[in-house]
Amino acid sequence: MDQAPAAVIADDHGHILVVDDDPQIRLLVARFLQRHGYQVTGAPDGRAMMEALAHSAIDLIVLDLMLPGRSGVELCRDVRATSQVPIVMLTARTEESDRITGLEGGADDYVTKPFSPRELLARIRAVLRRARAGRGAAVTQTSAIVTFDGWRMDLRRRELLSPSGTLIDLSTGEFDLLIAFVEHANRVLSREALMQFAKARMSDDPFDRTIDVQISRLRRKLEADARGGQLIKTVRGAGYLFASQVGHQQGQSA
Amino acid sequence: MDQAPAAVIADDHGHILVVDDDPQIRLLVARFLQRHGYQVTGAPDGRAMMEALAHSAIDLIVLDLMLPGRSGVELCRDVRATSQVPIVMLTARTEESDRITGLEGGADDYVTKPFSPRELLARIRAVLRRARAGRGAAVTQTSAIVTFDGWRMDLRRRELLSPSGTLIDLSTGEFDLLIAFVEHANRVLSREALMQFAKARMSDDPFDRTIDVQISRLRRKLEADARGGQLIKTVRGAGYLFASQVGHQQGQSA
DNA sequence: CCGTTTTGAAACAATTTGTAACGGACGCCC
DNA sequence: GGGCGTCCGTTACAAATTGTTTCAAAACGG
Repeated sequence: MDQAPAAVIADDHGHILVVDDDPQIRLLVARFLQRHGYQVTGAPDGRAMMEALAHSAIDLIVLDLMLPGRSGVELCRDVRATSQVPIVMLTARTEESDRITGLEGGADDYVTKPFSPRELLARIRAVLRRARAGRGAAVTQTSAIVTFDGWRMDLRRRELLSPSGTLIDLSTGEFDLLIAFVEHANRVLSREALMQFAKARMSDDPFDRTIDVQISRLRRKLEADARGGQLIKTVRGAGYLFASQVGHQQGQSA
Repeated sequence: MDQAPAAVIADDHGHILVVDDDPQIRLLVARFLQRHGYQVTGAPDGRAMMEALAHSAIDLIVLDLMLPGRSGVELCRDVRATSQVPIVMLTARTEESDRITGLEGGADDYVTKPFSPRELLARIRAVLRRARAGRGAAVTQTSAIVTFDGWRMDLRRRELLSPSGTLIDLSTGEFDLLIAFVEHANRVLSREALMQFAKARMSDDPFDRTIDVQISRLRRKLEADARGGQLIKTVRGAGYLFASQVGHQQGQSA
């Protein structure tokens, strides 16, 4: 478990991936969960985590907020961009903003270190129960093609086609912002939420206008279609709203 | 809100039922959630909660652990026995056993009192997001449509179409005011009630004229249709009345 | 390393919202 | 019926918020 991601087989309540750079935590959690019937794989960092995800069917990730390299929040977002696998975040911090950041970044729950294995188990069970209850009709993988009002987004190629079929050139930030919008269409999203979902630079400044500038740029590019500039609506004092019927399709890439 | 369960209407991120015997908590939470687009109903105890559940489509319950009569945990189990409506538990206790009891009783999450409205909102959003993801994509894309005298309002997209099909450009405040009117059609609404329903800036000044100005502006925009300017009637000394037959649809957006 | 693109901040512009003032409508009282 | 006080509709202007453009620094790619 200190080297390659290691799978320890148990009877099958599910397969949990524990991502924590502290080997003692990994061992403690693995031992406890195995005793309760879970298969457990450990990973010390994001690279090992992605490797385990690529090779195993993981039912839930226990992910530490503080990791070497890419942080837990960033990893959470990475995973969430392509998968609905449940994520329970471990955090030593008790500040509210950290907890909210984790939740808005896509985590399903969090547990504060130091934690008892019993509480972690209860949360894992609750999260898995919900995930399994909802898995009947839902696909667990995010679709590769997103459509809205005649537009077409290829998430894997990061391409946007206008209703007339024109390829629209979006920068990284603009594309991420548009992803954030289509994934939360027809909901008012605060500036803070958009910063989180679009993986933009975070700012504590209540007067920060970065998102506004980015939205202005994105609106300008969506004007390639006659009504494209009106897809993003302003809700004064609250945030922005992507007003469109969004459809998801599996792309042709395998 | 201290008597019967009272409904305060907002645009449609969902309908939240807040169950807490403390009226200040109920008011605080209701105000905050309304500002973020939720419809909120309050209930002081289990009986009122069950009544609200019987009469309204509730999307999520915020449920206090300590209640007069049946406890929050018991109520949680009662609800969970017949419904999958998401439940966020409020608890003043920090002992682990209480948190675990709540989660195992069927709650989807908990928040420790004293709590910040921001954290509660983040948890509500996360829980609703999961509940909706598990219900299939169709529900999250459904628009809430309101019709009156040939006009058509899409609450999700915040769009208004005149009887002739023209898209009428309303500001945030104007749209919220119109929502307040259609949700309370054919009833006299005081200025104070309108300020509250429309999420406008609250004023204690008995001579405040802000609502009057906003209504003047909204009337002007409704004049796009020949009889639109007469939809809002003045009841001198009492307030205003939206005179129309209002229809509600949970339609698929075209 | 260098040229190009992207991004954030600052400055300016545009829109929305709130306030003050004026005048007409309304209703009460004589 | 008329006078008078109060209430409401509207407009103009001020304040607040959001939209856009420009500039400089950072990031990216060859």
